[in-house]
Amino acid sequence: MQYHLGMADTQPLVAALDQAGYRLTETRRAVAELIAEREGHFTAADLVGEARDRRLGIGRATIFRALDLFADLNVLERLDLPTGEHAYVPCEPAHHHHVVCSRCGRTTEAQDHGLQVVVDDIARRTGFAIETHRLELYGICPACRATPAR
Amino acid sequence: MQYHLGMADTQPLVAALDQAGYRLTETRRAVAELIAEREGHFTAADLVGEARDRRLGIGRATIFRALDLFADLNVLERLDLPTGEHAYVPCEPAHHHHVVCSRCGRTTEAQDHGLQVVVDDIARRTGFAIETHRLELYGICPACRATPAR
DNA sequence: GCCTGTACCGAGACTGGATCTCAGCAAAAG
DNA sequence: CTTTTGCTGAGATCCAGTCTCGGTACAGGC
Ligand SMILES: [Zn+2]
Ligand SMILES: [Zn+2]
Ligand SMILES: [Zn+2]
Ligand SMILES: [Zn+2]
Repeated sequence: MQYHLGMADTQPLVAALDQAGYRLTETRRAVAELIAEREGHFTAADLVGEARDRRLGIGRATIFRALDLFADLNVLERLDLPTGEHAYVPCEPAHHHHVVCSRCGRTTEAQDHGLQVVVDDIARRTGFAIETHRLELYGICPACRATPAR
Repeated sequence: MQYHLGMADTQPLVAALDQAGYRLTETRRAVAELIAEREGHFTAADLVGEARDRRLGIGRATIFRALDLFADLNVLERLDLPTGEHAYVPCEPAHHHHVVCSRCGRTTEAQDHGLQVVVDDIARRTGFAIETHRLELYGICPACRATPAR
């Protein structure tokens, strides 16, 4: 089967599969392509629709399976948007947080320098033994700030 | 219609309705009761089940409508648990964050003293104009830490 | 290059959360 | 009390995500 796709950078995604010992199938490469082509965050439905439009013949369940897999490998992260939507963003495997543009949906990764102090402070005040945390930031990206609002 | 419910503190919930000019119906008072009785976070399905068990005759959609309403009024917050579940927690209207016990589900509110510095730092590094943020902390609460793990 | 075991795949049924519709009802105002 | 209209219950509907299962093709061994 041939998918005739473009040349967006699927390398990190495909490499993660390979490294973890998963099979590098045509279908997974195609999903990696669809992901790599995206600007900003996207939903599972977005990919399903895109695959259908291009007549790629990729099954619904397969796309969900691939998304789960990439998320498990930490090269894709699932965001819970304030709207309730579940969106995905490709990203680095290391711990980090996302800054999401509320106008165009593009995201950037951010290190949390200094956050540990805040977390420790909250742990002390509440008595909880904090195990993990999630920080999500919403705002307007540089590109959107430059345009005079849609 | 009479609901024969207990005496948990529904005051903040009901007051918020009143203050915002919504009707104080028996049904909404009943949902407020169900919410106020809860320990820790709960799902919409929890309330629907509870209402059905008690033969309160409250419709499914009505519970969802009430939850949305309370959330809009900022006296209830919707959490996106790491498991993907959508849970709710009653809370103060002011800006704050939640510390969630990953064993029993109880939550505590936390102020984010010092977080602003981190947010400003990220804004400077990324060039985003940050508008809002969400911080969720997961760990083990004092009560659960005291018990030798179930 | 060919064989083989098994991970993977597509189609479509299925589940369960959440929303919509609409006729009837009841809260609040006068 | 009467009127207005926001609110409600029942059930249809929608849709994201999962499951099943027969068939496929990847990767490793020869
Ligand atoms: Zn933008
Ligand atoms: Zn962090
Ligand atoms: Zn606990
Ligand atoms: Zn904050």
